[in-house]
Amino acid sequence: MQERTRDTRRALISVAGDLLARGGPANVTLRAVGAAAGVSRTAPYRHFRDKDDLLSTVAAENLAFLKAEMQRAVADTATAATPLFRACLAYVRVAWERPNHYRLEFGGDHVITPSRVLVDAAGDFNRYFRELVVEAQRDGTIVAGDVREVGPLLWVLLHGLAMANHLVGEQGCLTGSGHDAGDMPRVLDLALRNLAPR
Amino acid sequence: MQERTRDTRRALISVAGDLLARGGPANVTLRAVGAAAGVSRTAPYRHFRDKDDLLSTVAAENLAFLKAEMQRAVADTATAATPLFRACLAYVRVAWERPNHYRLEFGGDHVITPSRVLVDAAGDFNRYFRELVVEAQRDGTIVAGDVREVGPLLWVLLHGLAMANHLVGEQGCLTGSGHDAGDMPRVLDLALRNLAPR
DNA sequence: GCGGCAAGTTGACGGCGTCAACCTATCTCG
DNA sequence: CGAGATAGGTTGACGCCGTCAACTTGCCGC
Repeated sequence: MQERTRDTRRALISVAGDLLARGGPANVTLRAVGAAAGVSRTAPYRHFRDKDDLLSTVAAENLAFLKAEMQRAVADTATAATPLFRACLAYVRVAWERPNHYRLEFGGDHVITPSRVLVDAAGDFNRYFRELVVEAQRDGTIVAGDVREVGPLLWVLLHGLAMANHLVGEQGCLTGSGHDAGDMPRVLDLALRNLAPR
Repeated sequence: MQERTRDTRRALISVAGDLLARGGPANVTLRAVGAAAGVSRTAPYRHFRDKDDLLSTVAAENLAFLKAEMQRAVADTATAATPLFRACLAYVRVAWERPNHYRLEFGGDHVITPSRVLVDAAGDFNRYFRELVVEAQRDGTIVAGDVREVGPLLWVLLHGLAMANHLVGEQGCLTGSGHDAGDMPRVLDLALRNLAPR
């Protein structure tokens, strides 16, 4: 029975993620989630406090995925780029590949009251990110200085780059600049070079 | 009569902006807007195509306000800071003072299909921003190079900084770094110094 | 074998955006 | 000056949505 419970819970999370990725936040309704998971519309309430709680869980899982992708990129020593660059590239790539998921976690709109799982996942991610910065500073890849300043600076840059994709062609300040996914590594490279020690 | 029409239209925009600022996107319902403006719930449909159209107009007006504040900061020569720094400070300050408005324009969530007024306002803002960057490059305040790369780089930085405020204390990578509104100018200064020519 | 409990169901409620129909005051023009 | 067009505003209704309450079902330990 617990087997089946786990199945339904996992299905709900998975389906919610799919609906989010496919049709944006407006596409994620508890009724649709339930239907796609093969249960009724109120079944999610047996596994999550409310809709926000379900979305919090989706966000937490994607945050863990983001961290894993960055770790994978760091471990992949096939390219000549620095570990920091590879991790940052993975960050922005994941954000661009799943924009709706990224916005769920970092746009700050949909989840008003983040659940405990999301807070934990965010804390874990933040710790990893800080380690990454400290190590890059030790390498000399990036400017020295208080990680409490350089860290946010780098993240702010990544975040802006991650969100920029959504605005291209709409109302963003990148409009008309001709940037697309292919240009992203170049802009990121320019950004990181400007963070290099001098 | 046309006088009265203008009044209602302006009231609707103003009320929608207030509700957005006060209680976030969830607080903006056509029913509440109508009630607060002293008309019925469907009155907005006489002035706007739908809810998105109304919000687009609010966003367009705030975009114009943002540009005006930046221009005002540039014109204010009381401080020793560079014009670019002053403009950027104004950008982030406005974003932090009215986070819900900023997110309406640059979060990319609420307005799915931006109306013509918003597209126009965004184009105007983008042009102004580009001029600002070009001038700063001419000054030597900021690195030379294609404005199509440096411009997005700077904006991406500002945007990240602008959005960062919303995440402090929640799930942002700034969590625990102790930054608040008082630290913002220092982080911005650090960022701009890293964009200085070398 | 039986009570309890977790999981799932249907029914209902209030709030939302939106469409349709109707009302009314003002302006236009013969 | 009177009739019709028209812009602005209203109520009624519909189909969504999230959520609560009450009910059913099937499995577990005792």
